[in-house]
Amino acid sequence: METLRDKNGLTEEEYLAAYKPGDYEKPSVAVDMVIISASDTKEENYRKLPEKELKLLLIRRGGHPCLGKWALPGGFVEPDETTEQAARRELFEETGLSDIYLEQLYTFSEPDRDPRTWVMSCSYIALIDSSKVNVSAGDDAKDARWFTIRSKVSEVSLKEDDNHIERITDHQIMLESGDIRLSGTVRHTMLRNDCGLDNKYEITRQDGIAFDHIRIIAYALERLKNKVEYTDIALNLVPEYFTLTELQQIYEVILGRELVKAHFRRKFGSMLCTPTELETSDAGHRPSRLYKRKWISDQ
Amino acid sequence: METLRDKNGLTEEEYLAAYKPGDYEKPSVAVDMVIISASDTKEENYRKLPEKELKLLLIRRGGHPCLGKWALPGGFVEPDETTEQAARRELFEETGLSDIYLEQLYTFSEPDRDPRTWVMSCSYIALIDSSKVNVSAGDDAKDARWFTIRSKVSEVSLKEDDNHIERITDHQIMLESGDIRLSGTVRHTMLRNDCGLDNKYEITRQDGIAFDHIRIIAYALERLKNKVEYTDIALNLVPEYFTLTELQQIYEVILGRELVKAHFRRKFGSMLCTPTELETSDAGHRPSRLYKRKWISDQ
DNA sequence: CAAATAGTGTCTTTGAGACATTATGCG
DNA sequence: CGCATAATGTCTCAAAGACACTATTTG
Repeated sequence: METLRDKNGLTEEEYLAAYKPGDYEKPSVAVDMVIISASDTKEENYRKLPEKELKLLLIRRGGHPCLGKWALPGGFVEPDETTEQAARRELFEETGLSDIYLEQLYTFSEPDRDPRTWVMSCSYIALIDSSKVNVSAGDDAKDARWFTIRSKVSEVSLKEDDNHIERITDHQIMLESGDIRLSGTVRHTMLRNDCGLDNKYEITRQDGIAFDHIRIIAYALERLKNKVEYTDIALNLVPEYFTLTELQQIYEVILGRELVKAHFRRKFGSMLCTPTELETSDAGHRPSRLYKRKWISDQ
Repeated sequence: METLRDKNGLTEEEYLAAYKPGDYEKPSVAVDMVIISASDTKEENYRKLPEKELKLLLIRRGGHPCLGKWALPGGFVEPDETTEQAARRELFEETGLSDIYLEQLYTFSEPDRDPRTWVMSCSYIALIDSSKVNVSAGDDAKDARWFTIRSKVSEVSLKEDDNHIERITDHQIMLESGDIRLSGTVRHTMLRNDCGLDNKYEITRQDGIAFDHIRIIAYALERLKNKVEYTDIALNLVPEYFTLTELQQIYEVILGRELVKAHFRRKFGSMLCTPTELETSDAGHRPSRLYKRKWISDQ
């Protein structure tokens, strides 16, 4: 086999040895992480069960830009690592956690998304179960805190005929931690016709959140909502032992609607969970069986 | 409202005016596109229907590195555009097509994926229907050609117990255009346990394909296979008028298995298609009704 | 008529959803 | 006992899958 030579008569080895990177402009690439957990609400009535709510970890910015606003944990990717390795590194630095569920979400690249310079964000979604929340940061020391997520998706308009759809939805997100309240609205415009598909996510309002992070959060919640229906992703949000009611509550808070109990137990109880010999106690009502996660192999 | 000042006493405006980007290393960011289409096989028996096959557009590299190998169409992102705009721009330059289905696939960032320097690839999947294939490039002039995709997914091993799964699958891909044959194998290792999920895509063999593009192709085919089950994505691969049998064949070639005719027609015929008054003719058998696409609004 | 595909009818099985009923611990 | 939740039984309806049957064109 002869070595190929290019139009300058160079072999690949020679070409690479002589290679000088051009001086065209390059972006910085950061990873930003939407770290989500599920925990119990406080319930005053000792007999009533607590509900589940989703939590999001944010960090208060100590410098410009967006000084004082709250941002997704993240950092810049270094030359010897993949974006996923960068995400795991940052995650460990921020929370001390290493083995957790991590999934690439989307690469955001609007040229003006960072006021300083050209910065792309390769975003990740991370799920951790409530037993790990205490272990992780969330203290004031680093100005990192867990915010309760409340979100509402409302349809603004829907025009459709046989070969054309335009749907506009508003994703309203409210974040709360103690007396801190952040919020934002992301307008999703979907345009679908014979010439393709166009999805646009615009920030129409935001209060207290840094950069375009409210859009990344909205995108992550959307992804979670979709995947919870056809994967075992929700299992990442429950601790080692859990009741089927807890798992159902997590499904309900992610989906934003109630599910039928009998059906949920028949379906997910056998598909995703293994019963143990353990039960809850001191609950003020009939004890409930504890289950363990059973991962499924498809998808 | 008072303006915030950072620890150096600067307002955000002052900070940004004085901002100098650091001189740390930055990656180049390219977009690479997996452009897929579906077309008919040649059928010698005039009475028999042709089958459908998937096609992929590749470009022969005219310079180092990977001189002479075949690569996904793509290019570098410029400072004033998003990755999606870059993808649409490249797509138009390569194929002359502008309004087509485009979806961000994944950002690949292995530091050594390009032998020259640090290059991340934000990859996109593009779907075009067969009526647009002729319009687009594919001529020898630019050394761009459509390759027939043949792929096989085989399970290498599967170990599972209640809280641990390790599944290894090989994705074997063969690409063919005239007398050019390219191929490659991507090994997918999925590791799932209580400590998270780890997916690895390793190239174990490749012949004639540039960079790590065979991995991007494998990833795109996987995505297409998943999405065809729960979205209307397959409609992007049929022309304006089509028969239900054609649509079914596209589903079958993407999924790699046969579907039940009666059920397919009942389900997708009403959900995704609108019947027209037109029929095929000169087919050597009973004519078949032609349908038009009917886009659905969810997901 | 034969070949080949188009298109539908029907039966069975499975699963979703609705609703009711029984079970159990705690104060 | 009453409250509150746990857990299951049953009925209905809809969808998935299997299979057979009828319809229609061309040579």
